Amino acid sequence: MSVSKPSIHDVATLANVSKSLVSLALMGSPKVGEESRAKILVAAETLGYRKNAAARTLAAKRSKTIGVLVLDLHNPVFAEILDGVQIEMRKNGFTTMLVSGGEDPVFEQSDIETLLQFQIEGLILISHRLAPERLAAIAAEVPTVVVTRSDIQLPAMDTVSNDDVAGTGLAVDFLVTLGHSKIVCLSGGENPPSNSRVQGYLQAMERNNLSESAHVVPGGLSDATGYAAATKALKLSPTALVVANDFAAMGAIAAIQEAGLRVPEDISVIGYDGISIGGLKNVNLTTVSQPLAELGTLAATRLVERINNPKEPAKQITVSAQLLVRGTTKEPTGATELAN
Amino acid sequence: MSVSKPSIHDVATLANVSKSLVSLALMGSPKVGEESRAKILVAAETLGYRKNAAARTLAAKRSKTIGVLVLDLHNPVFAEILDGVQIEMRKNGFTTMLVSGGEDPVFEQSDIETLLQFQIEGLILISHRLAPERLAAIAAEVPTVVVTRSDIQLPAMDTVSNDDVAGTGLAVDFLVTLGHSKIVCLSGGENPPSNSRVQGYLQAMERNNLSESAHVVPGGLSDATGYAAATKALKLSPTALVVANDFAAMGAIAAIQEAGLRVPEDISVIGYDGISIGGLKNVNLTTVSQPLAELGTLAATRLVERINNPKEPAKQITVSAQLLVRGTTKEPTGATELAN
DNA sequence: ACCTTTCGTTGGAACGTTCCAACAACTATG
DNA sequence: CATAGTTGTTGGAACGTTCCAACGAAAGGT
Repeated sequence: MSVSKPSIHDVATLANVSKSLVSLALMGSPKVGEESRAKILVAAETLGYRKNAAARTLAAKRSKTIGVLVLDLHNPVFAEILDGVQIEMRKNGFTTMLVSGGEDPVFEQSDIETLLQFQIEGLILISHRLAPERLAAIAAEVPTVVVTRSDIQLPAMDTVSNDDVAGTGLAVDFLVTLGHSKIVCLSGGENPPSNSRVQGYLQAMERNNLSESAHVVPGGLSDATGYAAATKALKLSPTALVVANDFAAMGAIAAIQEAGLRVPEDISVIGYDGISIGGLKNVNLTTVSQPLAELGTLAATRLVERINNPKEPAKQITVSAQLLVRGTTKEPTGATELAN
Repeated sequence: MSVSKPSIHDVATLANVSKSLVSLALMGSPKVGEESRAKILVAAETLGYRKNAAARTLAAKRSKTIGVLVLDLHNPVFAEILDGVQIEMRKNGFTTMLVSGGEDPVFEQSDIETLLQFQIEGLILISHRLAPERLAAIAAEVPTVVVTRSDIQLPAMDTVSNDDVAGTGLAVDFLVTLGHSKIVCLSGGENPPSNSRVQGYLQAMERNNLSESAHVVPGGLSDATGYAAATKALKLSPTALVVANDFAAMGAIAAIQEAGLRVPEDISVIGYDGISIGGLKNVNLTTVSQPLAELGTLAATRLVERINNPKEPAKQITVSAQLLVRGTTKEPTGATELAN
């Protein structure tokens, strides 16, 4: 008869009960009698009834939905973090709305605006390019967890990240153990996580009494910028490169090979992140690997806690990164002779 | 005074107009007088008013939102198609809700269920693993466009895809031109797009009078399955491999190199899709490249058309793939001597 | 001076839920 | 036998919008 979708009311009349009882039954309330529950379920099924989330959100004054912004869907790092988030959110009965601003702060801002219009109860930012004051405004409106960045800390905002300084230190220490001393760092450009990684490099070099041979070559987070930075770095004739992330490291390796040198025989290369492509047999990249899915899971559980208990103070969670030794690192040529 | 968010009503009282006029003004109606419009905008701004999408959807009986399901967020192919979709949808004033079932039909089904609860006006499936009857049920409820698969055709469902048969033919023809004849195909497993690519291989081999030397080795769409398939294929001592997709091709190259052979000097390799990692200088994969962003744009424009004009019949749109010759293909050793 | 049109504005119904106070029909308690 | 719970059910208000019919005021036509 009616052309439009069946409502809870239609189900009620078919099952000969009130709409209130239908609502109760569909929400799984234990107060509903067995008989009525069965009738209602059958009626809903035969009508092909489906809940209207908009009406639900409006009436219940909560959406059971959280928003996730990812920096860039092309970089697999974020997909892997997202996996953790999704799994945890499903478990907790939340719907996840996913958006990506593609590294553009303007799009990021408007995407978040859209999420807020949908009455999201919490927000996870898997990295971002937002200005600190914008971020503060957002965190003031909705419980927010930032993954992968720990530079901005606000009382109302949690962060979940690895220790970039320590992680890069791992890479440097390992290279030193192998016998390297001419270790050059390719930076990831002017953004907070990259700056921390450079810091970690500098501190580790100092700790190993290699401050005088420390060199940072400005680069970026993409394959192309890694390639360019490595080309410059080769003039310093390093025996090892510590690169801002895995993507850039792959670019760096291309530059080394094009210059007629071999990896790792002539130059060792270490990346950062531990993306799965790095494990491909013909890439086989040594890297500082973050527990990506775990970062996502932690962020999600943290957000759910904050949603359920808003007065709880924010936390700064740090996970530790691990050195994943694969095929792009080796003792420098002649290292055994030089070793004391 | 009130703790909760400001509503349209609060804006109305502050601006001394009716809530109806506020609604009109915020929707950009031309019927609103200049003076009132200014007052309303100011009031909304000072209150920090934000539209409630749930209420809007409920009252307007349309959500201005579409849903997108992607097969797998880890595979960059899908991110690149998604770019095209997002751009086009933003242009048309639609919000995009993104979900991914991670290649699991059960998750896919429940994710789509969630999207439908949010009253989406249309659905784009960037590949999927749904059973035909489930797909039919979905397409009957909401305008649906399937990208990347053209095997299932329904009167109410559009498809946007490349011609896998022709695309793979391009690869084979090119290899034949170079002088190859021992060309082996690594399949992508038992799914419709992969089957079409195998078809394309077989037809092209026949067309080039090479039917007797045609061999299909069963494989998959991941690096690991590509590696395994290539290992088996090497026993056939091929001079060229046509692989189901770029990921698997990267695995195949690893297998070839591990066997002590060189790419392309000993064996040429061609992938499929044209993902951006394939362009990395140290991968440099020859591939059959699909216009990925364009696939997304086409799907989006098509969906908007269908939403605005539901009685319009469904279309099957095909775009053509292009051979992208990079560094993993070369004449077989001795080809010049053998040429007629 | 009167009727008609246009312009800007308004109150109220509707959208499909959830939530609450109320209630009838039993069951247990003293 | 009356009172107090308990169990299952109900109607109606509320949520924040959009949309519609209606309206007063100003402007135009005769």
